[in-house]
Formats: sequence, structure tokens, C-alpha cells
Amino acid sequence: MNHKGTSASIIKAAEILFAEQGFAETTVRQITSKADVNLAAINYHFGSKKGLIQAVAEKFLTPLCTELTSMLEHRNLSTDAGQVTLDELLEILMRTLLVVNHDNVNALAVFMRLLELSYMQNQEELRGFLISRYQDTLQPFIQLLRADAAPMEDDEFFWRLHFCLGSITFTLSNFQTLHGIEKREFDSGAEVERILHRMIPVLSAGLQARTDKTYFCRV
Amino acid sequence: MNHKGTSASIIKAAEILFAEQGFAETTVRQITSKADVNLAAINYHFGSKKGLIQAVAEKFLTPLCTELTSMLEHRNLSTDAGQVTLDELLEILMRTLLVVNHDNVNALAVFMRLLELSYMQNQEELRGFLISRYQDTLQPFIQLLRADAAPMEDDEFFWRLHFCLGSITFTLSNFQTLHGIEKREFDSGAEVERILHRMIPVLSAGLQARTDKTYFCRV
DNA sequence: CCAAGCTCCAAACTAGCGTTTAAAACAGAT
DNA sequence: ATCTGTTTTAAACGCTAGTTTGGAGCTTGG
Repeated sequence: MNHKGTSASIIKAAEILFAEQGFAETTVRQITSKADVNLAAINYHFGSKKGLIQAVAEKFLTPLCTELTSMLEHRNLSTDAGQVTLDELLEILMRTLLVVNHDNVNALAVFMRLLELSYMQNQEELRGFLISRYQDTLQPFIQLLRADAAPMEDDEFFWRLHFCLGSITFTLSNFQTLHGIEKREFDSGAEVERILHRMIPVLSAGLQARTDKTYFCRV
Repeated sequence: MNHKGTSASIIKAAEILFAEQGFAETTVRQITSKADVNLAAINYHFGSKKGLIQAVAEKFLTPLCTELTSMLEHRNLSTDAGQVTLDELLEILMRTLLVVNHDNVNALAVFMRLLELSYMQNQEELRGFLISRYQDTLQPFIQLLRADAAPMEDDEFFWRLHFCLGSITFTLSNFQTLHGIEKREFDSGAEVERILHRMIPVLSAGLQARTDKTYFCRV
């Protein structure tokens, strides 16, 4: 049983620190210190810091992936399965994120930081990995989103999708800071649910907004 | 004339690298190498890497600040100055960003990275600096936004504002990557204008969306 | 009981970071 | 031409990052 004791406490500490500070900003000495294990433990159990990041990442990727799929299937099997609305789809997405966050309050922030990182240049490797892992699960969901969004060209939908992604990743990555700005007290667990809920009508309206063909004149 | 030659080429190289990679990920050796100057030049001319970051930052902060103010004043002095619409306000914001980007195509990405950084924990200093520098200019603009947004509580507006900020910072920080995903060819200069324009109806609809009081049930 | 095999540990190692230094090169004024 | 102050240079410095190492400690099967 002490087999996984060290590994587990390393992952636990890493989750918290990664969520708070990001991957690059967190040092292995911080992690091993917080986990109260030897400095060399990370390299022994995970090979490298990169290996630890992957271990932490994969711990959340699979549940999130399967959760979204099952939520979508459950909705489709429902008897009153009319055309699914945009708000319903977004609620499913938010509920999925919330479920992942339920087991571990740092899961969301870590996942969002991973997403942000994947959109940086010089990270084609991570981007490719996430795409190969997620696109089969995400593509049907995205197509449903598109079906309920305002009719628009491919490129317009591409950018609107990333506007939404920006809202989500920015808000959840910086949730601790934002929550600290807005309120003093810390009941961050329940607050996440409220924020995710707040997003639904906003993102829904953004995706359904008219597609404006008029160009604003240059300065 | 050779006075500012070294400083200028350092700043020029730094802008590009900061925009591409971010501040922490860019090393002084990368910068001095790209600028083709001696390694010690940054410390000689700017005191430190932090000093260089501030120099690069301030080069964009002042123009952006004054530009937004003048745009707002110009709008208010207009003869047909009815109640300004939300789309108008957002267009003013986007035009402001575009003007800043006009002189230097890396200005926007650098500025957005600065914003993102300021929302990280352990960056209260930068956050405080930006607030003290911007809030006088931004507060009137934000109040105009709020007047045109759907009626809502303070906290709801706070979060919606940051949803918008997330869309903008994410899109512009990762513009190079996103643009590379969507299209092969690189005419990124003109494309920025198109993206900023695409945002207007989306953000507008998001801010004007109904405020949903119903809560989605817990899982 | 004891060899075998994990696991843990203190310490050292390599590499890269931002920075400092002191001398050389240069500029303009006297 | 020389002195003065500024700029550039090559080299080294101190520090911290992630990683490696060799041996000590422990558990387990023969």
C-alpha cells in the first residue's frame, strides 16, 4: 500500500502547485517539498518533470473525455429528445467540467492551463497530443454547437469557438485571482459552479449573435 | 544617431520574442542574439531584464491609453451624439487596439501577454501598476459598457467583463498559432483587423444576454 | 536467514539563467 | 593629440533549475 504513497502525494502536491502557478513556474523542489518527499522522487517515479506533468494531465483527460460522451449519450437517449438547444449543450459542457472538478478542486485549473499551454507556439507536440486524444470526442459536440449557433461561414465559427474557449480558459485559469479581486472570503469550491453557470447565457448569446458583414472603416 | 541604435534594436527584438514566446520564456541571450548586440547590453541600457520588459510595456501603454481617451472624446463631441450603442463602444475599443497595432504588429500580443500575466497569482505588483495606470482611463469606458449591457448585478457584470477580457486576451495572445491553424498563408497584419471585427457582435451579444436566475441542478 | 529487488535519501552534477566586471574601443571637446 | 565620459566587449560569477548517482534502508521469496 505504501507502493503508491510517494507517487500519490507527489501528484497531489503537483496538482495544487500547477493549478496555482502553472507548469513552468512550479519547480520540482517546490513539489517535493510540499509532498514531503525526497527531491529525487519525481525523477525516480515519473522519469522527469515532464513525465509528472503528463501523469497529472492524463489523470484528468480520461475522466473528462468519458464524462462528456456519457452526458451527450444520456441526453440523446432521453425520451423528450427534441432538437437539443444551445443552452442545453453548454450546460452539459459546464456540468462535465464540474464533475471533473468535483473529485479534485484543482483539476479544472490544471486542465485549463494545459489548454492555454497547448495554444502557445513551440508546443505543437502537446497540441498534437491533445487533438489526437480529444477530437473524436469533441467533434460531435462541436457540430451540435454549430447546428444551434447562428448560420455562419467555417472561419467565423472557428473564431467564435475560440472566443468561447478564451472566456473559459481565462476565467478558470485565473479563477483564484479573480475570485480574490471580487470577494474577500474564500468558498471557492461552490463559487466555481456559479461562474460556470454565469457563462452559459453569455456564450450562448455570443454563438447565436448575428454575423456582421459590414466592415468598420480603417483609421 | 547611434546613441539609441543599440537600445532600439534590443527593444525591437524583445517585442518580437516577447510576443511570440512570452516574457518568462524569452531569455536575454535570445534577445541580444537576435538584436545582434552584446549580451551585457540589456543590463547596461535597461538595468535588468525586468527593466527591459517595463520599457517595452510602457512603449505601448501610453499610446493605448491616450488613444482610447481621444476616441471616446471624439465620439462624445460628435453632433449626432445620441446614447452610444454597445457595438459602437466595442468598435471604439477594437479601433484603439488596432491603432496601437498599426505602428508595431507585435504590440497587441505583447500587451495581451502583459494583461494575462497581471492576472496570475504572485503578480500583485504588476496588477497594481496596471490598475493605477489604467483605471482612470478605463473606468468611464467600462461604465458606458455597463449602461448599454443588460441590467444586472455588480458581480454578474464583473464576471461578464472578464469573460470578454478572456476572449480578447486569449485570441490575441495566441493569434499567431490560431491563424496558423486556420490558414496556411501568412498575411497576419490584415487578419488581425478582421478578427477584432468578428469579436464585436459576439461580445456585444454576450454582454446584452439575459441574466439567467435559474440554477442548473447539481450532479 | 539472507540474498534480491524496490524504494528512499543526501549529495553532487550539468546546464542555463540573469547579472557583473574590467578592460578595450569609441566619441567629442579642449 | 589628449583627456573624459560613454559605449561595447569577452569573460566570469552566482544562482537556481532539473537531473543523476551510489549507497543505505526496507520488504520479500527462496
